[in-house]
Amino acid sequence: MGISERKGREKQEMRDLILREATRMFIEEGYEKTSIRSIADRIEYSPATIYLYFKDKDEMFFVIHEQGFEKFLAKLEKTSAIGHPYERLFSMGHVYLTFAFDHPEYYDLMFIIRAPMNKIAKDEEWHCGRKSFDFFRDTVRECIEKGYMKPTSVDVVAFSILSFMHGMASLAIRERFKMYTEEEVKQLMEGSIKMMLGVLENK
Amino acid sequence: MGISERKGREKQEMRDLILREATRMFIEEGYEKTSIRSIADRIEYSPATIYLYFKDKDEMFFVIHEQGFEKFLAKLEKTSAIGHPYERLFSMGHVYLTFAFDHPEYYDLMFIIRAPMNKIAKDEEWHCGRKSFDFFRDTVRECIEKGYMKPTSVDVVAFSILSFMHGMASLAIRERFKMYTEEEVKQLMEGSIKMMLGVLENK
DNA sequence: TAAATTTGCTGAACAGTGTTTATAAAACAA
DNA sequence: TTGTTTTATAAACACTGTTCAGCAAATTTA
Repeated sequence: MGISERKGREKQEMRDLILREATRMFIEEGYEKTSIRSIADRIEYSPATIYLYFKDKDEMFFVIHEQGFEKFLAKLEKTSAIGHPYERLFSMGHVYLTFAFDHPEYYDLMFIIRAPMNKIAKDEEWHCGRKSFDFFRDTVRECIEKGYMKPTSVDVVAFSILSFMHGMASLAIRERFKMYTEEEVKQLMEGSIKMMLGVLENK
Repeated sequence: MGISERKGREKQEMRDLILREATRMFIEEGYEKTSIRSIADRIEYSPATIYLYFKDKDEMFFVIHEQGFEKFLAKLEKTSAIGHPYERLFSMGHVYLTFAFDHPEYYDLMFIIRAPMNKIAKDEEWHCGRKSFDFFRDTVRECIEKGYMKPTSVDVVAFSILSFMHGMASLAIRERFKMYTEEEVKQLMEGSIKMMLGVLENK
């Protein structure tokens, strides 16, 4: 009988509807500011209905968190067209910061917000996050192996660059660069990336 | 008449009492998790009373924010005993990370939490924050001037190091290093600092 | 087809949040 | 003592995430 199949399909469609509207609101207004009630209003259902499709707000967080890394990975993988690993690394830095400033609320969700990260640790959710990091790490390895960087620990370099990039992005997003003007921050970021990749390069 | 003076004193004492208890709770439980009602409970006054001494929760945020930088600046300034600027810089990095991991909730308040930063931009509050940054920036300048670093823009180097340090601290505090174990993160942080200050050094 | 059961949904409630306001009481001034 | 100012609070407002009893429609069973 096809009824249970149609029911399953309808269930999936409803979940998608909730998720689509929730994601839109999360991106526009941020995770904290988006309430279950406001999502319910938008899809014209009662708040309680949402709890028939998601255990709680955390579950929605994890789905959107992963979707963010999906989008990010897609952008990041475009740099694989660049043959020269050091140029690719530079391009990846550009992709990273562009993503952060084009979708600050997504970035917030993915890298800043406090959330129970146990699931992610267990590898249950975060496939694209891990893939993104591995892709980045592989480029770092290639840079070292081909002699574009001094022979250093791959993980130390990857860890350092990620920290550096996230530091700039998150301090900017959370407005902790108030000792500089916006224009200065922009130029300092460009200068910093050039300097960092400059000193790491094996010339 | 000394009555108005005593009243002023009592007002200040009450403000201090609220602030003392609030700070303790903020440090222990975090800013978001500490409610006005729970502070009121602890000092055995009604929640409304707190609003006679503070405009809103934001005002308490700013005071505690500045107090955090006061504590931080005090620790940072101890490194002024170190004559060699590059060694001092290294020591400042150590002070920074120690502060972040010893007082993660304070660090959260000072560097991560989303808050209206307009006051800080206007220099009304954030004296110790600015002083901390200037102190750090001066050491970077000294390193460059005395030839311990390659002749680079002081601000680019200061901006880069701050971003790098904050990146490590905040990713660790918000548990975004789940691709590594805790022990690995510890060693990677040490290795990263050594590598970073190594490549920046003018040898 | 009629009755029984399952499914999908919601209004109302619970326990919590920051904040405001009317009111009462205490302290001070005349 | 009366009038004024200061101080404190209970109660309410408008929110938040979440749960649950109950209703109505869809589906299955008799």
